[in-house]
Amino acid sequence: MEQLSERKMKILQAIVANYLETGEPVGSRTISKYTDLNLSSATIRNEMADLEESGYIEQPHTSAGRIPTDAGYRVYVDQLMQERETEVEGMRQERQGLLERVDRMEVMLKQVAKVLAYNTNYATMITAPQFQEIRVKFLQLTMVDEDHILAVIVVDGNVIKNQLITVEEPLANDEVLKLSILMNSFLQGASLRDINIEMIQTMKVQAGIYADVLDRILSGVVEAVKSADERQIYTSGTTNILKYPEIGDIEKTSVLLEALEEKNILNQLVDETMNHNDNGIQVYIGDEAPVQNMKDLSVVTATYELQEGAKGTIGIIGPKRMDYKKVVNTLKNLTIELDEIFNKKK
Amino acid sequence: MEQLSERKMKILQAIVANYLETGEPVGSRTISKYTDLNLSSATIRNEMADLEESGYIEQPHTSAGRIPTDAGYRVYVDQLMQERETEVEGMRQERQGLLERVDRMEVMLKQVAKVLAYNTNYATMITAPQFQEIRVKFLQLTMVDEDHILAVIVVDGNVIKNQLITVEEPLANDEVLKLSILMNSFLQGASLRDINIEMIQTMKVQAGIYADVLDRILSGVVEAVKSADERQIYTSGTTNILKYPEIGDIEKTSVLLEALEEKNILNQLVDETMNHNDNGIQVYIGDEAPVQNMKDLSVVTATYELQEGAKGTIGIIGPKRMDYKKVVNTLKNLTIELDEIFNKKK
DNA sequence: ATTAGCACTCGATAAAACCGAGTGCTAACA
DNA sequence: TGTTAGCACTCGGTTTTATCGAGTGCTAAT
Repeated sequence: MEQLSERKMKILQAIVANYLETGEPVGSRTISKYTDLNLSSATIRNEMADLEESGYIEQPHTSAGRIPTDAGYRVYVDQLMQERETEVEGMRQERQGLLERVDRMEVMLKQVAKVLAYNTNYATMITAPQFQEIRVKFLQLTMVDEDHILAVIVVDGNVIKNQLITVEEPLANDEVLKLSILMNSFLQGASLRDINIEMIQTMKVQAGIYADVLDRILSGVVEAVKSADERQIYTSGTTNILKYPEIGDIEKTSVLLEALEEKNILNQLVDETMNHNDNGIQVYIGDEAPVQNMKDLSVVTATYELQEGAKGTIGIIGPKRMDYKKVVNTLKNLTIELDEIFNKKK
Repeated sequence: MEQLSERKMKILQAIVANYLETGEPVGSRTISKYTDLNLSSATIRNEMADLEESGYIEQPHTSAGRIPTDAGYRVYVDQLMQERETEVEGMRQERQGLLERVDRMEVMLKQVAKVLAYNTNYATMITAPQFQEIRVKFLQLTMVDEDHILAVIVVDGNVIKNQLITVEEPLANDEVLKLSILMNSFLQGASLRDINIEMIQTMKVQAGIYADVLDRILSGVVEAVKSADERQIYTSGTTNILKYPEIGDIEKTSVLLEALEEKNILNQLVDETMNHNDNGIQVYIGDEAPVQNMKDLSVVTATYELQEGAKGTIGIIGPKRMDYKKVVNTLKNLTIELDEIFNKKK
């Protein structure tokens, strides 16, 4: 798109800002008064006609004001939006309190999503921090009753998984211990890729008559690692979408809500965000998002990071006329906070 | 309410059945043709006037047909509904397939809720089976790195919880073992109520210099038991509610959906269901449900049971004109299936 | 007791009338 | 040449009016 004159920029900004506030198409007279340009509505009209021709704004119908197009939003987000730190500060306090006493990761993430949704009035999503390749740190076996071995598997990031393995007959304590030592010696530090057929063979041979027990434990381990590797997405406030009628009729909204419940759309979104290497905040406006059904929505995502290199994603999903300033700032602060929390906990 | 003549019963049944199908108020002429009573619409009208006076049906407005009142639904559910096994059978197959390869409780419950929602087109909820009073079965401690002890706690129903406890300095292996034996000897079979101040004192004395480590582990145990005791409610298909416009405007529906996301309403519901001792299926019509905001909805709940005495609840939440027959039958079958699955697994 | 007939009610839907915000264009002005 | 006042025009939204028809209650005949 061509470069816009400063005056056109100001007008565009005024249009977007006003539309974000009111949700109504904005007319030339409004702009004439709203800005400090001291131009008459007629002049504004001329400029608006130009802006429309350039594709930054459009009219819903002939006798209405203008609303921003996706391109218009884009310019606004990239160039015109100014920070507004003050207001965000207050919220930060609030959030702090709510996050204080939480210890388990899952609970905390849900909490974050919830608070975020509550504060922004949009739908939110968050994923647990994920490692590139998860490794087994540690494995422990215990006979828990006659026919069950409990396998406790600790993987990267101190994620702990349990597996209950059924055996035909009880193993003596020292047998279990032996097995445990054996498996640990092979598996410690191993990722799924490392556990190849050769390693399995060697282990089995060494396990002797307990080869099949080992086999079963092994598949328990694999499953545990996989489940630690599986991306969990928590959403909150999805019903906030109902508050924005411009998104469409019930039909559409309903489809959307179902999609959010289903989460595979969100998975795509997270994939996309993850691929974007720069760790900042990304704004997808309407069709820019790499998923279906989103043309009336915008998504803002952010990545947060753990020291150990694991990354998580936070996303906010709202109408195209969402308060980008607020959302971007909130996410910025939140990622900083999350970094702090996780690194403190570590 | 007074006893109704057989004919009135038949008419009431026809009205409810028809209304469930169409969602429209039903008029006298419809009934006259729909039933095999061979009565003219005029006669039906007279009977309907009576039924209205008795409070079983009502008119939304003067020149409309009748719709059932809550009392009318009640009579229908209690007395007029007939079984319809055949249709349900097919679904059972379908469900079987989906449930097959699932192993972890949580995943399975979510799955059940989802399938149920998909099959019925209503909102569904399910809780994990719960014990009256959870007891510790088993406790195991391991040094996982220099400053963390991993406590694995197995409680009733083979629910396994982990707690990572931070210690200032590493304990030798045999110290950990001692501590483990000590705590197990006290805690095995103990419920939260059993762990009183006296027991804690005795343990601490025996733990000697590790008294404060023990203390920390103990609070880990308490937390684990508590979290096992905490009722988890999984919902699915809540957005199905949007499909039933009679529930109200977006405003109302939105509030409702938020409430479902929040889950405390559901908690009340489960409480109520649990208190009802008979293990069958309960139908709450409109205001009968022990919760707010439900006057336009009906809830059907069922309890399923594990051998060991733990109970869980399944619920279906839909419009008052839900297909009670289908829902009740589905739930009946489902509880039977769940009993089988759990008892097989056990 | 049942039914045919009829006047009446009232929500839902469609058609018509009206309003006003906003536009584009023209002509005058600095 | 850029800006502005003025004006006719458009068109979605709202209100008003008209129309329709399903369904009722009541009466009188069977």
